[in-house]
Amino acid sequence: MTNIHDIAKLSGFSVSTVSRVLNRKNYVSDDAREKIEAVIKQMDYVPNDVARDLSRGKTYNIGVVLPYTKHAYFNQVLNGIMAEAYKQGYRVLILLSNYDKNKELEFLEQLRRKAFDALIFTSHGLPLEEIAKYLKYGQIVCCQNPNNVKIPAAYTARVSTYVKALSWVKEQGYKKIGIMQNRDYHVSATSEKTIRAYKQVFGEMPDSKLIVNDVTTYDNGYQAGEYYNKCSEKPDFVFANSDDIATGLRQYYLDNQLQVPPFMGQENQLPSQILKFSTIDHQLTKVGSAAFDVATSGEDKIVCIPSKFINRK
Amino acid sequence: MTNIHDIAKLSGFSVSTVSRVLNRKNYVSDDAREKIEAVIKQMDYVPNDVARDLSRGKTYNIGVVLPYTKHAYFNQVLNGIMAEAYKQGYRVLILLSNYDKNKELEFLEQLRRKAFDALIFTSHGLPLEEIAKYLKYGQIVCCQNPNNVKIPAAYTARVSTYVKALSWVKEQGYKKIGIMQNRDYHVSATSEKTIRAYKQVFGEMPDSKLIVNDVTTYDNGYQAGEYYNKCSEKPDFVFANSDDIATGLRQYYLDNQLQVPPFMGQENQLPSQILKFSTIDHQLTKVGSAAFDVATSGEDKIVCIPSKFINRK
DNA sequence: CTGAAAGCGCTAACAA
DNA sequence: TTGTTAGCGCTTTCAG
Repeated sequence: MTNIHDIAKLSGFSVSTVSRVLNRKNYVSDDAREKIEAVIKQMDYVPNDVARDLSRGKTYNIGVVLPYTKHAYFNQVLNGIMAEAYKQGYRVLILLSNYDKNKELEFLEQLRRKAFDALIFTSHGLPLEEIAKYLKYGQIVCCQNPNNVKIPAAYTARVSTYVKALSWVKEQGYKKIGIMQNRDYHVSATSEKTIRAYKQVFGEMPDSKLIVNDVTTYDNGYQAGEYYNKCSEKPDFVFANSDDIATGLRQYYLDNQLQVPPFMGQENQLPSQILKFSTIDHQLTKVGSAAFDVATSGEDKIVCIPSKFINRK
Repeated sequence: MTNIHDIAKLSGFSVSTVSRVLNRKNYVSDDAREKIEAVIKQMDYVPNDVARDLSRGKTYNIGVVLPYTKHAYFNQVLNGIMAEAYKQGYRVLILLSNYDKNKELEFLEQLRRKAFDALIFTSHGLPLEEIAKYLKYGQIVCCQNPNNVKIPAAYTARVSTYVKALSWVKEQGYKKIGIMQNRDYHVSATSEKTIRAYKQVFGEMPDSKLIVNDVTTYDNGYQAGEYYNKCSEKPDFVFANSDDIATGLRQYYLDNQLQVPPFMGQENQLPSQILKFSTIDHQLTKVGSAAFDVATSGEDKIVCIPSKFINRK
């Protein structure tokens, strides 16, 4: 393997001059540049990224923690992150957590060991306080409102939009609202916000029989439909946690020749556009790119992206 | 930032002894180990991964090239890769290509610069021959049958299963087979195999009006339904390229109170299980983990994973 | 069982 | 404009 020293020797210049032409930095005479470039080409030489990283103390790698790859939420945030990363010349490492706290800790340790320059938690099982402890080792960004925990964040303003959406639901006269969530509201900040908005609008907690947890995919939505149909308490409206999921729900009723209850989705994906049902656009791609920006800025910023209730009825 | 030298100095041992306790390698006296571990703990020290990588000439990073993140195919292969990577202590870098040849070349260059130990192409725009040229710089694995190109691969045996599936379709008496594909068969090896199997079974090329390209999502499937419905030539059976996509297709007909044509899917996802339609299980998760194994083995292996036609009618 | 020293390959401050 | 040299932080051979 040929290295920068070989190029220096063969071209008759020093390593620093070679480094300069490699990085197009500082002055190098045309003569030197030409000769060095000739040798580089002849030897088919490229610099070693790892050595460069070590020397600069920077890897241009960003770690992204995802619980899983299938839910629309993560897909969209990830796409936002990746688009921005590509623009800025960074690489993205996917770190699958499954909400496993030990894995999350492992990723934090890797940040500490400088395996990447920053870490973005699209969601997390570990308490934010625990995560924040690692801030002294490197930049960390979370994708939710950190409230009183001091940690950089990029997130979407959920509650106010949930309130708007649920107020509309209430105005329509619906009373028994089925709620589908990713995780139980005791552990999920997003679910907690949903419940909070519900309480604010309806003045009471939702009926626990009408809350379905662990719903993340189209198929889960379908299964939720089955659950509701067999449930003693039937919803007169369903507040789904994504358009895909809402579509799965709807499908269950259709497949069984049942009346589909009115419902709304989230994420403003194609299904709600095609089928024309109401939804919430959380602007997750923007959240992703904002999270990335915060990550590379290294600053202790908090960015809130407004979301929109899209009323299609 | 404290480093291995600091630990050596503070503990009174040499860096090599410290390195030994860090790596639990070779003999270290209990006394030395205890003292060194005490200092490590006290100083809150962890080794630097980049330095370690440089020294060892290995990063434990694997690059995975994906055209995009939404199609089921990539999701499944990726999950297989990640599961195996996690087991073996590797990290996964996502490299989005969009089938852009320049980006793919860029990724190959990064391999050459040792940014990762190996590169897996789940699919590619560049000709395989071009990709194979980079094998001298590092391990590369592709996820299709490389035929006469000499390059490591892990892929699913498609043609024989396509033939089985299409033969069954033919036996049922269907004649106008709608075919949905990811990309045109002139550029996609997978689509080409579909067409080849079709020719083998039906003895002629499929009607080009019945082939829809650029179908990768549920929504595209829905749109394809619209296309077929407005097409002068209507399919009496549709061979979809995933279960999700088939479901989108079906949905179009249902939403418009039209008779859903018989169809089959691919990937054996939940929709085909729930709705009980035929499908093909390409065992993509296995392809992913096999691809990963080939990547880390460094050998010029070719692994073919058998796929299965699942007849549910 | 331990240590010295030579890498790994590149960057950048400083001197010339 | 170019070169010298001291890092970046760790691994590993070879001697002892």
